[in-house]
Amino acid sequence: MRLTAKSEYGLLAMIDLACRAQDGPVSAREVSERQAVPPKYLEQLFVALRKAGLVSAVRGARGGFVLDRPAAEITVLDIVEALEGPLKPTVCDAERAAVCGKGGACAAAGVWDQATRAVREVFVSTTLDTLARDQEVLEGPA
Amino acid sequence: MRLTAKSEYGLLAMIDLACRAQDGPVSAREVSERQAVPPKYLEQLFVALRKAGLVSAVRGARGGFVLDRPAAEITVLDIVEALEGPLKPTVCDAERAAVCGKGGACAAAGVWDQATRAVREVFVSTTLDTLARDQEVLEGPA
DNA sequence: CAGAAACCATACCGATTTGGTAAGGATTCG
DNA sequence: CGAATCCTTACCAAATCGGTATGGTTTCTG
Repeated sequence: MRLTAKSEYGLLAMIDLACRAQDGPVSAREVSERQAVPPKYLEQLFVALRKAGLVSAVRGARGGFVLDRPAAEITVLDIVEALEGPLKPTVCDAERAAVCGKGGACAAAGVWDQATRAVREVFVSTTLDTLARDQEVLEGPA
Repeated sequence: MRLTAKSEYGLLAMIDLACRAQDGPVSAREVSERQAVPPKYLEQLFVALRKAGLVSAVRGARGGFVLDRPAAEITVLDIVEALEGPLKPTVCDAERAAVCGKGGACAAAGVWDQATRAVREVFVSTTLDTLARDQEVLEGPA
């Protein structure tokens, strides 16, 4: 369970796309400038998001990316797992359990598991449309 | 918010100490062997736990470590923060907020904050005495 | 059709963190 | 005394992170 800049940048990008869902494809360069994310790095993240089925790419001039599902059906967990892999405890994993000699009888493992579940619950219950609306409110009536 | 082997080893060590609270000081070597943690690495962790005021060290032969407070008054958060530093979001931090140009008006930041709070809640509400009892039950009546 | 705009793929790279190990010093019990 | 134990510092290999570089492929537009 680790959260890095990938998740941060990826979530910012997805919110950006959700806020402009009606404007047709949004290019990586545009997102990069608005969200202050290095452009080539962002491209890599979009590749991962596309492979996870969260966005569709439109190639060629005037191309860009579009959400592949309604924003209400995309959760933060979808985005985080697309970029960082499955959300699971980074400690007391299978390899560790093999050497600690307790055969699964480990009180510590339960704590890590609970913590992971708690994060997962937050991520699953937060959808992109909520965040997009929040962001629009935060930016104010301009 | 990152969890590494330090937290895992440290929690195992603290549970070990709690289970043997009545046996006087427990040496790092004993803990190392029981919990399958590299001995010299464990020594470093005990130093951090001591500096955080969680354990007391008894030097010299027959020395070792003892919990500095009742197990019921030591939370998992105490242990994790002693070893890994303050538990806070690793993304969208102050440095980032300075460049993203939103002046704090960022919907993404709220998600990371919620996730961190959720983990903190689990860690704060889990005390060492509970884990020690859990562990003794798991190990069975032998 | 030419070229620009955009996505796609792969490789590389410096800095930092992680998970230790090594070597020796200081303290206390027996 | 000498052994056990904690204490301190330094060092190190491997992995990860965040990002750059280079070039290719596709497609719109003039």
